[in-house]
Amino acid sequence: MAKDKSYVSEAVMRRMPKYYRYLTDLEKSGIERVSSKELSHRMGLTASQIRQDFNCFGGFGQQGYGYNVSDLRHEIHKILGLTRVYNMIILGAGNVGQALANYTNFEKDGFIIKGLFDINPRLIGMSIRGIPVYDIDELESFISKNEIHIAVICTPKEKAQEVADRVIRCGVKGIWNFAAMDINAPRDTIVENVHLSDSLYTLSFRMSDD
Amino acid sequence: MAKDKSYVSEAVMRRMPKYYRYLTDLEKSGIERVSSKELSHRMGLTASQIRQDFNCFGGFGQQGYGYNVSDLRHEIHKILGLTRVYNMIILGAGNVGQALANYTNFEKDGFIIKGLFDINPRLIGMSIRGIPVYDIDELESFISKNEIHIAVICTPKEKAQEVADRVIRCGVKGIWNFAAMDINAPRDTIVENVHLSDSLYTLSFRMSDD
DNA sequence: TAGATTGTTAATCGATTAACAATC
DNA sequence: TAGATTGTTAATCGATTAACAATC
Repeated sequence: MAKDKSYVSEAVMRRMPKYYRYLTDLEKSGIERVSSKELSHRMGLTASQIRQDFNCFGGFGQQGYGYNVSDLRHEIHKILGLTRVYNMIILGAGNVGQALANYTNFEKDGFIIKGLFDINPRLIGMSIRGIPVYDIDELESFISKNEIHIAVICTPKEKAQEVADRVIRCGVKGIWNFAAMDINAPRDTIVENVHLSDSLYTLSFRMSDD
Repeated sequence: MAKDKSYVSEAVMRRMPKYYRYLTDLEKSGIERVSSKELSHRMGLTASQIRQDFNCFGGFGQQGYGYNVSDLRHEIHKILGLTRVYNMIILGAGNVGQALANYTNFEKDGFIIKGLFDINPRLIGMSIRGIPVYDIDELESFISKNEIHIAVICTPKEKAQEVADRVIRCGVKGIWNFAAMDINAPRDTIVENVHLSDSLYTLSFRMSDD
């Protein structure tokens, strides 16, 4: 019943994790079924939009009943690609890199941090939550020995493109970028940005909005 | 010449920080003028969109010339509300809270972290980059003594709404939310979300896209 | 002046909302 | 069966792109 994901719009795609969050909460609170109307109230969307969104991927509901929470959650789990495991490395073991390494929640979803890399001799050899910090010189050999799917860029922005180029050359196809710049990458490499300063500027913009 | 910000769409608003980033880079590299066409190539937008975006706020360019980089950057600086200072507190002094406190770049833009708050006795009394960690019990009295504009929520998601309610009651009008849930707040309180897991799920989605 | 590029209007495209037949 | 709610088509709305007169 599930359709192809190829032509899902950016807007729909960005709502999927939110659906997943709400359905996880509903399931946890023991709720078995939910209608698009009920979900629309909780999430602040329209029921129409919710049905349109789900029907990009297949008909997960049942007329007169609604959606089975657990089934729907499971479908979205699959849609998000969370049935597999992703091996990650963190480039830059500063504040942000260390915070991400310490954050254990990603592991529950199958995102495994295999190592951190830095240029700073004081950090190299350390370990964070049991995850070693390697010399950035070992980057290429490490990737060739371990199957790394995602590189998390936590370097200063001056070094971000350089390290991105290096991991792309090694065949890494996913980049989670925390540096305050846009990364250039070939079409088959997915770059997802977390621009914290952009987010803070947006907050500032809206607070000073007249 | 500058227009009202009231009816700026979400889409335009989200592009403003990106313009600010690119203009800052251009100014740093000593480039004086830029046309919408040149900027469109660099940023991967259309020239038309760029001109439309800027004209939401006023006519900052000059026919036949383009835009003066430094002037335009300064205009966007104002538009983003970065001419003032924001006092912030961080709620939750765990990984994320500490990482944000250690990150000095926000201060350059006038976002000053006045304190962290936690429930954990081991953290209370510590200081991070000179910024004290207070007992969460002191939250209300601290806010009443200091003019706090923004609360950064870095608590576990179970506590997020509770601490949000407390700071809102004290008159805080801006919330930067790092917890993996949506915060309920009155209309005059601005909530800006950084949902890291949503971002990671989106990356996963696009990597497994068929 | 001639060339370049804006600001702005009109046309297009895509996303959201509304409506309703299908059906559980 | 009657009531509820989906899946889907049609209508609307808003955002992006194209075009061009204005003008530096």
